Amino acid sequence: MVTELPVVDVTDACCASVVGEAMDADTAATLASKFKAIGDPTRLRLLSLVAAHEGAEACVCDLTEPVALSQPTVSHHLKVLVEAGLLTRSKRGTWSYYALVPGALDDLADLLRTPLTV
Amino acid sequence: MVTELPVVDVTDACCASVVGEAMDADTAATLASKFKAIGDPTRLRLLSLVAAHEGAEACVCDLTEPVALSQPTVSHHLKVLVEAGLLTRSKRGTWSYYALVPGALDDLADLLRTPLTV
DNA sequence: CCCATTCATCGACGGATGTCAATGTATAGG
DNA sequence: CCTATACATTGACATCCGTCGATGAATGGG
Repeated sequence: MVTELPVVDVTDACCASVVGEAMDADTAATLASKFKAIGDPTRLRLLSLVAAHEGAEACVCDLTEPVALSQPTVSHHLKVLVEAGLLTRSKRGTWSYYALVPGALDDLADLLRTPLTV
Repeated sequence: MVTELPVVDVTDACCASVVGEAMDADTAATLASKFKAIGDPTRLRLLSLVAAHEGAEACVCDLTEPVALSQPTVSHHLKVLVEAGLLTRSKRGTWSYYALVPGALDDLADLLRTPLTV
């Protein structure tokens, strides 16, 4: 039931990789929580929509209609992505603007890379 | 309800990317199912264990003890990974040997990459 | 043959998850 | 002020998911 983000940051495990040394349980849990965040079709589309949106940021009202889901549901998914460290939220006026965390997806991608030189 | 692997293959969407053009629902569903497969700590460890194992393959009996789970549970997770296209299963004698699908993780990694040149 | 080993499948259980309607909160405009 | 807009939170619900014990299927050794 631990949905909280574990204390261990992915970047803490400096040389961690899925395909390198056998992964310990803590690293696996931290990593899995991030992959789980993008393991949902709606959240994947939200990431994509935010990235493709003008200014590389979008508010909830920009996203509700494209994904055809209720506003609370979209807010929920965005919260999950923020807690996973993939999106930032900045409130300006009545609007909440969401944007990609620079490098966050790239860091995840690096962990999936198979080391060519063993 | 639809847990079956969709007909659309990730590679079919030749230039698909999370951060490129806005993703359509089908592509998102296909992609998400793969990320969901690695969005579990146990499956992440299994991938890692298989990759790190001698000969880059491992049987169920090699994996049960490291992850400290029952044999049916391990078999279940391995099945999920096979259906996600991340592992192969080859039965030799009484044993089932699991190995990484070459390039599968790299393909996933590529989809997460932020295009530096917009 | 009989039995041990390896693994997959089934059925069941509890907890997690995605979704919505209803409600609460804050900001902006008249 | 009063109201409208944008968003978060809550509570509820159905479904999904991870886990296990029990069982079944296949292989190989005495």
